[in-house]
Amino acid sequence: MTETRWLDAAQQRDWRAYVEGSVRLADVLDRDLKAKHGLTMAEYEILVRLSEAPDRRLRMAELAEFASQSRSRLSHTVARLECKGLVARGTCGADRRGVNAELTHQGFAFLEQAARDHVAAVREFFVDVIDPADLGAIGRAFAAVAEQVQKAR
Amino acid sequence: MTETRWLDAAQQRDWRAYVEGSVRLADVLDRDLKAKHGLTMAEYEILVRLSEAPDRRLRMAELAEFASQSRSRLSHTVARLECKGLVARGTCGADRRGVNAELTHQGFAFLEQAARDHVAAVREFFVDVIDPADLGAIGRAFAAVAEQVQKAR
DNA sequence: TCGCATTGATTGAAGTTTCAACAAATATTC
DNA sequence: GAATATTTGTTGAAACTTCAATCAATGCGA
Repeated sequence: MTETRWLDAAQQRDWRAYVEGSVRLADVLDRDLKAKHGLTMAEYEILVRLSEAPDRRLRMAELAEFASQSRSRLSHTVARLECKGLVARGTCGADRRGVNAELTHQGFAFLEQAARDHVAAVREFFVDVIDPADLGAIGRAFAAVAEQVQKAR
Repeated sequence: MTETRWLDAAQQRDWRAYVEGSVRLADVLDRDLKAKHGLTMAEYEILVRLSEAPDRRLRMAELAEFASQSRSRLSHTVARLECKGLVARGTCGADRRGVNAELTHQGFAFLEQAARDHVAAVREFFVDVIDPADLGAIGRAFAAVAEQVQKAR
């Protein structure tokens, strides 16, 4: 058992600011999206990933990976999005275990509206209140974090 | 209705890196804490805030504010922590509507153990993979974000 | 090819969070 | 000071996520 390396004052301050800020940001963005379009961030993320995929279609496992969600969670959530008519599921030609999720026409139209409001909120509470150099630092840092998490799995 | 100001390429890259990285970070920290101590980050946060309060005690409303949680959520969560014997609730002397949540002796001892593992994980996946200057930028940026969210409520 | 492990996705139950409604105590207004 | 409004905290139900179990299809080794 090795000695605990506690955070120094500056590290602690920055870490705490991040924890609080990120929770409140997620909260306000979620609330905004839910109030205006009845979507959570997780659902929105799914629609975005699908919209960017070839043919606006992805296998469930890939979609789960892109959207940083468990497969189980994705199954439930896609079921809900399917009920709303925003996504459709179909079997995958090659591998008959696979299931494709596809953004419907209606889903795409819906997303176009939601994206406008969402980007405005992202600007209001994130991009526009952060110094551009600091934003670059955030991008760098969280890319490194994601890689490290990936590596450890 | 004003024209949508989309993000430019760099902003979009940084924002996306943040979204993905922060979700994965929260995920791995949650998993670690749950596996080793049976706590979620939200529960851990509550214990930390209590541990730092005078007499290790706070009113529910203050605790909710510090821990960035809704009062309802806090009620439920504190009920669970109370069952585990980590927190105790008592009435507030001055204002008889108020309820004090207090960290028990056992809760404090428990937190001391959990904090060691948690800080190690925070280092492994966050602090130690980020350039110190970038960490400072993150602290600055998210303090601004938190303030902006606060302002808009 | 047969058996067995692995992969892909779903399911239902248990646990957690959100939402709206509520009750009790305190503040405010007239 | 009685009536009304606000604040504090809890509650139960609905919505969502997690967890473990399951099923079907595929891959693999003998």
